[in-house]
Amino acid sequence: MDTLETRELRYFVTVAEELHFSRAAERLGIAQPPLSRAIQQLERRLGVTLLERDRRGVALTDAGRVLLDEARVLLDSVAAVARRTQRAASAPNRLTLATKAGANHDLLRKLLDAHAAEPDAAEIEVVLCGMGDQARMLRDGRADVAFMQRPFDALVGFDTEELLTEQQVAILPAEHPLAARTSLTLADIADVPGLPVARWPNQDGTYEPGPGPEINDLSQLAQLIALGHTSAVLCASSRSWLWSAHVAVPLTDAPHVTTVLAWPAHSRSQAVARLVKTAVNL
Amino acid sequence: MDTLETRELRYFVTVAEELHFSRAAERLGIAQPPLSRAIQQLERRLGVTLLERDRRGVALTDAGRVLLDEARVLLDSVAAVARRTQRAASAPNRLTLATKAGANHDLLRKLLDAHAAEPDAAEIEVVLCGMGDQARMLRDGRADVAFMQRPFDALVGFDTEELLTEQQVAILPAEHPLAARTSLTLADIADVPGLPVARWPNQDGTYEPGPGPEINDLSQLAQLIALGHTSAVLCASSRSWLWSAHVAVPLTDAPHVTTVLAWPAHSRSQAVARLVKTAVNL
DNA sequence: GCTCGGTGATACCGCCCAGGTATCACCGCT
DNA sequence: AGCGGTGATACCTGGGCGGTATCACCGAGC
Repeated sequence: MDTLETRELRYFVTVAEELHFSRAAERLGIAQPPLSRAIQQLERRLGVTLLERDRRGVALTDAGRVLLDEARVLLDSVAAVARRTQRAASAPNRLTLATKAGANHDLLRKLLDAHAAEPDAAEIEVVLCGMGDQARMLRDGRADVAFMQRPFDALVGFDTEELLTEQQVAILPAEHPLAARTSLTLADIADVPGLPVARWPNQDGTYEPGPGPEINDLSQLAQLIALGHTSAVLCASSRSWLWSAHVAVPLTDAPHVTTVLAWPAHSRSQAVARLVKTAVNL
Repeated sequence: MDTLETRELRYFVTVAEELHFSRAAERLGIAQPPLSRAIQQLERRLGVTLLERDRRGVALTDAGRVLLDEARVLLDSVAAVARRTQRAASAPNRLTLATKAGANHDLLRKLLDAHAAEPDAAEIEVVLCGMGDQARMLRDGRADVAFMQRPFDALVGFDTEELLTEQQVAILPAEHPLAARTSLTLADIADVPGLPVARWPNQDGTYEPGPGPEINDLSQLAQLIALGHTSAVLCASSRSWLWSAHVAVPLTDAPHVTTVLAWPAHSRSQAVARLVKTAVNL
């Protein structure tokens, strides 16, 4: 058995996602017959049935589900390899750091200052991204390192270095009665009439059902809190961007949040290693 | 830029390893001109110079070094994906667990017993491997889970669950004077005349220079210790395979060793998840 | 029941590109 | 100058990828 080609994997992933050869072929920009043949060849090569075709549709076998999961991250990795190689050539001494917009501003500032002070430090480009996008950016090579937060972000597959552990705080409208308290518990802010907790999207962009407003980024959140429409639970360093209409109250029973510096496993980049070293010594 | 094909990456890795087109072509079983062309095409596609060809040889550029590192693990991943898919099809409910021969025998026994007691538990095949082979076996898909040890094994790129933290002990010949002590320090056993500490191979199979014998596995080590020729530092659970000619003495200042259950990051295997759950509840 | 629409599989064809052979250009050594 | 050895180039061939046309099959309809 010689090795799989990425073209075959791309074809398979598309078919497995659509569960429909013709639609998959259209998405891939090829005709349906070559696609059927490519999948057959892939199955023959692996010696494994990946798709169960019966009347009325296509279904994944167990092995097919395994391959779908694995092939997706593999294709991400292929794209990542290409991008990292290109970046290594075009900007030999530059790193891209991804972080959630608004999070850990002070820490980031300290890290950048400390790193800039190092001799022949890499130039660092900061990319602000939405919730949970850092993992994707690391995986597909658009970023070299990222700020991520335990236990919120999935750190699996990355190498990490802990930077800072902090309490969480409730961000409340300044005029709300609860804002006068010096500390709160999660129970205190759950189900407060007229102040539902805001809901963040899941990985796939959907929202859990609930009373609170659906939000995408911190600016939306900030405004909704300032308007007195919602509250939120965030890590203590969020204080650095609070409005005067906001109040942050410590939560005694919320899990602590650890901010980590994360980078792709197996990275051998000198520049990443130097940045991590700087971060450790902060 | 469309995506890289694994064929191109295999070609590039071979050339980068040989730094010689003709030899690389021979290893790949193709002729030299198509190989030159393939590499040129890869460079054109990436828009990056990967190899510096001048008279008397080929050298990697910085970008080429990046691609070599990345492509190697990527090709491993491709092979892993194929193998895991095949295993998912041929043995739907079987897991392969890799562990260092001789290490953590009792813990393994407990895990296997507990797991066998679960309803519809996966069948578990235990593969014993040499030092540090577990990482490779997880990466290339020959194993689904592995016992690994911090801080010795590189856990980067894997998801892990801590199982057991234990002290390290010095394993000494029973007749040696130091064997009578109730505890030792690392300094005590370093540079003992006539009893040099055994040397394990590095990842690449080479050995650090030093006075002690070069060893590959625990049976070699056991015999050499029993003969009074060497000593070793191992985790406390190694006591389960000691000979009567061995004595284990606790080391007060050696770092503790944590045995973890490790599996490939992003694994979504139900069977792995169930085994991990069992392990956590041990 | 018949057609009709829609599925994936098959048959067949054309063309591109991977791979092979022969050769070149260039160099360091005798 | 000649030789051996490098990678690059030129050119040809063939297999495989992708295209069109069509089939086999099935469910849903007046």
